[in-house]
Amino acid sequence: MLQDAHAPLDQDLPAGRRRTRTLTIPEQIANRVAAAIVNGQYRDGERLREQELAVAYGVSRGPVREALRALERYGLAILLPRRGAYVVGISLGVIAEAFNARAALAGIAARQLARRGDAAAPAVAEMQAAIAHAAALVDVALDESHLFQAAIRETARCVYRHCGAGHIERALTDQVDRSIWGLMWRAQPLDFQRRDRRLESLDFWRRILAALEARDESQAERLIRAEILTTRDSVIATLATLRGETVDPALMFRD
Amino acid sequence: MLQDAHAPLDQDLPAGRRRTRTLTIPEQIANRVAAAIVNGQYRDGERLREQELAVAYGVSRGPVREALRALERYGLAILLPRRGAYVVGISLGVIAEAFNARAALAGIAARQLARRGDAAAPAVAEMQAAIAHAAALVDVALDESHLFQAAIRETARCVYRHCGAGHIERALTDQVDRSIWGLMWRAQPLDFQRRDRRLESLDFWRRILAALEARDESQAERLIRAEILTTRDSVIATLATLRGETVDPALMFRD
DNA sequence: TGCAAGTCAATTGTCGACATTCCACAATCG
DNA sequence: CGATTGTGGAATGTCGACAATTGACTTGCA
Repeated sequence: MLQDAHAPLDQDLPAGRRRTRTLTIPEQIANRVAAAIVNGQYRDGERLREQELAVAYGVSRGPVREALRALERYGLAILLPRRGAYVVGISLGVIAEAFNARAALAGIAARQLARRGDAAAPAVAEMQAAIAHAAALVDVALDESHLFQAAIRETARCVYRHCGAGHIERALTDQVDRSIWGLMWRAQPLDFQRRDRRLESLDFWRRILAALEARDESQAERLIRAEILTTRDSVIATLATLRGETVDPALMFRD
Repeated sequence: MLQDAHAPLDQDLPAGRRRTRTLTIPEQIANRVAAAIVNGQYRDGERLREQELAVAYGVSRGPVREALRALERYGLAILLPRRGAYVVGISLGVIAEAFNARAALAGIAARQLARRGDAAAPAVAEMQAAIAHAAALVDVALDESHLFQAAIRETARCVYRHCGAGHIERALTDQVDRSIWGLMWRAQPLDFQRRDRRLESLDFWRRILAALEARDESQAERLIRAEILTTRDSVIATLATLRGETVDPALMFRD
């Protein structure tokens, strides 16, 4: 990855245009490099040089070091003392499996939530707010589509939070940054740069919400699975093109 | 933890007395602070100030930052951006459970290894070497007992490596530094500072080796469980005194 | 007297320079 | 001719200083 053109980091923008400053500089760098790895812009085993990244992102080597440590946590790089950082390539199959696993767990969570009856009320209220937030972000600029993603992610978390099964909630949300879910969420931003995909996802979630309000367990499970598997297909298709790689068709089931 | 006296780090010693330089400075600092947390020298929620640790260990804040990130990986601290690092207290119960879980898994591994017959030959050979190494280290200085521990740890790993069950081996050795096993190994050095405990452990492993050579499955399982549970009792007893804390007796079973 | 805004000290974040270590290449020796 | 050791360059490790932010304290006002 010798791409020399990078968008400026938040703090380099004029104060007026500055985005929500919740991410530290190392986190922003880690996210960008992680996205580049998932997108296949780095090859497996490729070396990540501190100075190179530092000049590319316009910071000193300190924040870059922290970012590399974060990438190691995510499982996207390995750091050898005195020998540098190296990219750990993630196959499309692993990413597809992450989506598949989440589809299964989220389906169970949605079913349980629909079954909970009155206890689902707070979940519905929170989801309405989160969906409204996402709807307001459908037409954001191309480089701010991650804000829409965050809103969708929050919508999904409402389901997990209130499904009544602590172990499922934990499996789906705990340490999201250091698990396979991180892979999934990191693969998605590219997908949400397409407006049609943002609309499609939003529509799915509105129908999921309706199914939960109607306490239709089967429909809630079916829809949330469909949303995740649709996203999987779109993400994998995009990545397959980018990376010139194919994925085992058996992983791309839709039932 | 306001302890002002610290033993010098490796690189501060004259070249002749320098220990095996396999650990980086941040790792050494992380290990010391981790031990201090497990030993109860830090209270839960206590703040870890970078500058304070830096002067205590005679380095600059850079390596300390890396050490704090490592402690976060181990689950012994949390780092809040711009707000510092805080100790995550680990109860004696959690530590005891780590020993209990390992006793169960290691017991299965030993049984399977004994059952493997000829395939166990390389394991026996490696264990003999590791035990000989440990035996040579029984009389090391107080502050080098971690070398003995490393030898014992390697002896145990021989069993896991050759037990023939990949999932057990992975559970017992994978990412040891970032899992509950890390807690266990970190709690132990204090225990191996006692010569009688070093001798006791060595004796256990010699008998375990003999049982494996004799292909006595039950004896192998019984002995490895006994070794780990004996260590558990000794470690917990030491920590309970140090920390003035008690532990649920139900966790201290011996069957 | 209670609350709010402003101020200040303390601590983390960032930077550039220097020190140390590793690796590749090359020259030498067996 | 192959293996080994010495050397040079490049990258990581470490350091001290400066900048930015936080949280607590103080001060002013209602």
